[in-house]
Amino acid sequence: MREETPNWFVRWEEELPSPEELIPISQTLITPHLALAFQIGTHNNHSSPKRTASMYHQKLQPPATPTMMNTDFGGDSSTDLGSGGGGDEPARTLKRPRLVWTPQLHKRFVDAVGHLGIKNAVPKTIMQLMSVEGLTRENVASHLQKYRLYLRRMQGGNGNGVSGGHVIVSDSATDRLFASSPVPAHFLSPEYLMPSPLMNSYLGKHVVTQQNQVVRNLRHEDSEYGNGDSGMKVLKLFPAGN
DNA sequence: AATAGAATAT
DNA sequence: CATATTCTAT
Repeated sequence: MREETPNWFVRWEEELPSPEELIPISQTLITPHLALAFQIGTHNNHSSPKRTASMYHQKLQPPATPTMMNTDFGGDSSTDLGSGGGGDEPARTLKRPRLVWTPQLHKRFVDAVGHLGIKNAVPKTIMQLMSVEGLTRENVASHLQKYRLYLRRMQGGNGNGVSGGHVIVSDSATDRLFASSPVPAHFLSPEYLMPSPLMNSYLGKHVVTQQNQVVRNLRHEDSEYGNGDSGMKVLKLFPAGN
């Protein structure tokens, strides 16, 4: 008997995003100072050319609205950190931009949950299993919450207006991301164990979007970009080890 | 304006 | 850790 190949591992590898998926992403790291000073690419105003339904595309945010700067810099709890008077050093008080759960990331999440089982499927463990740098427990927790809700909705809350029908509704616009996650098969798995942490893949490309959106395969075919400024800036979460 | 998605607070 | 609430982006 030869070493049985862990099917789950094979599948794991299969779901790894191809390099091409990750390459197109331009990673632009903006300095805290600039961000705080300029509010990050403010004047990126161009009519968003709606790409026909090809793939979900991230759109750029309209102009920088002076309103709702909550999640922005400045609204954080950090008091002046080492700011000595006039010279304000943003320091490492950089706030973490909104995380976008790309299908791949979500897939990994679902798999992690599936392999861990409902028992160990806690945010911390999931996060650790995913091994996605930059991903915080909070991110996972939040996503997990929605994921559970989604599951519940699919299981018992089938009352989707249509009575007597079976369900599995392919929801309209309720969930496009979660639509890809049909409930993990191993949800009742008692306890799975990872033989080896071989999953040190390069997956870790989470795109962030706050005022600047990132597109994976966006090609500037349209001449709509009259400005020399692309306007799109990508913020990458700090690669700090978990 | 409404909803979904993610962050933050409890 | 789970749930609720808030906030933002679409």
